[in-house]
Amino acid sequence: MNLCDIEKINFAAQAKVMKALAHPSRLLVVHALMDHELCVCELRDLLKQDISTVSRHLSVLKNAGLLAEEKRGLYVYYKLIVPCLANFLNCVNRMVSETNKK
Amino acid sequence: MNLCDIEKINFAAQAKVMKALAHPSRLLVVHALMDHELCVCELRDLLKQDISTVSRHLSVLKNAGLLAEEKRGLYVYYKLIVPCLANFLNCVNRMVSETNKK
DNA sequence: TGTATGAATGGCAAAATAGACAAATATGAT
DNA sequence: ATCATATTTGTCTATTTTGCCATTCATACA
Repeated sequence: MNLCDIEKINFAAQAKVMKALAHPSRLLVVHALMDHELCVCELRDLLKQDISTVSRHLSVLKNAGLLAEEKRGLYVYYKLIVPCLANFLNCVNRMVSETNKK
Repeated sequence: MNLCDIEKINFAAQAKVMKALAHPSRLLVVHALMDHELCVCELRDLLKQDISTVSRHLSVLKNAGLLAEEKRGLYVYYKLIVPCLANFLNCVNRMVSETNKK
């Protein structure tokens, strides 16, 4: 990739995605949603935080284009819509494990 | 991946890595370093920011385990040490491009 | 030794983020 | 219509991050 290409990339938009992933609670959400969709209240139980806080985390992820929501009855279900996330998170995880070993 | 696995993952450490990538200037640095190592002053020219700011960005990336530095003479050269970054950043880039199209 | 250059660090002010509570909204059940 | 539950949003405070300036540190060279 040359500098010309680099300049075309919207780094602010990319940073928004990374920023959405840059929080332990939101990473936990993403991992949990890799298996199957979950509603906000299930995620609240997982995060053990105020539901308003959970809702805000979810809106950050949704706003970054990582999640989709679907309302069914009283519940709002969130699911992951970026499949290539898994590979990278595994890579990061391996990296972190390596670093911690030393 | 089940919940038992999830609990074993060090989300704080992973978040640190993501946080390091969660800034336009640092993303630009990472992209630039995909080709070859660069010294701080070259990166300053690229970012067009105060060298102290650039140095801080680099220390964030280094501290997250993404970069290595090597001092040669007056110059400090930084290089990328996490090859799997490229795949993910391309994925994010495609994602962002898709989103902007709509 | 003194000087010049590259880079890192201390400290500060502005901006962004996180988390909680209260209030508002939406939906389903009685 | 009323009530209960799920979720979102407004608002506030505390914390973190960013970016710059000034200073310090490190290295090369005269």
